[in-house]
Amino acid sequence: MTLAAKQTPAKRANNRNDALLDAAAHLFASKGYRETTMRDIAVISGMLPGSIYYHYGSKADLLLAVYEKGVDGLCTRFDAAIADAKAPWSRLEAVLIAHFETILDQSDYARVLIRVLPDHLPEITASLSRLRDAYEGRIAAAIEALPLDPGVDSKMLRFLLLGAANWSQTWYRPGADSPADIARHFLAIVRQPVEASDG
Amino acid sequence: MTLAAKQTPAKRANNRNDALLDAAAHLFASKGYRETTMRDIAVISGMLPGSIYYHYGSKADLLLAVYEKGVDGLCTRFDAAIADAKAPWSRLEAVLIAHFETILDQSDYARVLIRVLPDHLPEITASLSRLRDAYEGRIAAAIEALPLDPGVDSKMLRFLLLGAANWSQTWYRPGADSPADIARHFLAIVRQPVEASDG
DNA sequence: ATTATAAACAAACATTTGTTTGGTTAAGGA
DNA sequence: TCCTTAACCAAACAAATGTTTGTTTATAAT
Repeated sequence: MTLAAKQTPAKRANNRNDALLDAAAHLFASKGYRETTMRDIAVISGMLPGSIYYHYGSKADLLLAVYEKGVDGLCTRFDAAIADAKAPWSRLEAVLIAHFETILDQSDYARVLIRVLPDHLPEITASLSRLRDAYEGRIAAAIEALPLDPGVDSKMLRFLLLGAANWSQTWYRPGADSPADIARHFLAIVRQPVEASDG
Repeated sequence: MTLAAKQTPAKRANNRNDALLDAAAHLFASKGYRETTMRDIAVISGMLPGSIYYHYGSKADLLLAVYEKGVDGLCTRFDAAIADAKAPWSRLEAVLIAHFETILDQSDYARVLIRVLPDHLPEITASLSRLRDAYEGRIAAAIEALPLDPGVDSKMLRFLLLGAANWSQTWYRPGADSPADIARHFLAIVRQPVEASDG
């Protein structure tokens, strides 16, 4: 008897798992977790509500999958940004631009990371937090590498920039300033004194 | 016949309306609107679920009442801060400190303003937005009164500071830095250059 | 062609939810 | 003391929601 080669599960062509995840990400991002129903997701992905449970064990599991894909996407973009820019400040600028662009315009998956927070789902808070750490750690590292004035706490600088970034999802509307413009403007405010040099 | 003097509705002593509002504010602030049930609110305020509808016509009406009280409280604090401080920068500092203290430690009502946003409830978005404008306008005015460097957009500065402030509700935990300390630190980062003056 | 099974359907179930309805109690004015 | 009614109780209702169960279809491998 030959050692049976591990058969790949033989994914079928009409598999709608991707459409399913996309629909979930889109709805979670634009309406929130609690106000999105399994029926909503089913309709958009051309499926019946019960069919979702063939792919995911529960609604929370579905969110976890979205979260994971969102973190993966952000990490990939961050790593590219870090690889391109070497100097600390330009590195932070690149990371910040990537963050703004991703959560404001590009990825429903990333938008979910900002809209639905770990402590909103007590049952899976730990799992969600662990996932977030992956990309938040990259931002923290980029900030801690900066040559800062001794009077500035790097943790506070991180809270300031990241908080403003995440909150931008509540006021940003496409058109006018681009996400990259916003990122650069925020960074400029932090680097230079904002006060007029003369009275 | 004497002109009947307008009778005050004769509020009774055992009226639990205040406890009701407090309970709703507390739950909305700590769990969110959607994950708070009328039964939760009823239990905390020592009432049966149906009894709430004697005081408020719907769950959304209850949120509106909480919102209104939250805005009132913030506006009062802001006006006091503005009255005490005359110079533009110290005025902003006072307003910012008041904001941080209120949404981080003091008022469940104010915390609701940050946690549940107008566009989370499509039916009453307009009412909620109109209420928020009252206190957000005061912050905007404090920032626009600043003598700023021409390269700095006051709107962006507002988004930066206010976004970081609102988002602080997601990471702040009592102890360590006080809300006032955080406010001052954020403001310092914005006013002075954060970069080390020497290599 | 046959067969195994991935991937879905069809239909219901058990809760949870906001809300309504009619009755009850007790405080305050006359 | 009587009567009004503010303020609540008790119990249910209808709709929405996450989920389960048994069945069917169609595709890939044999």
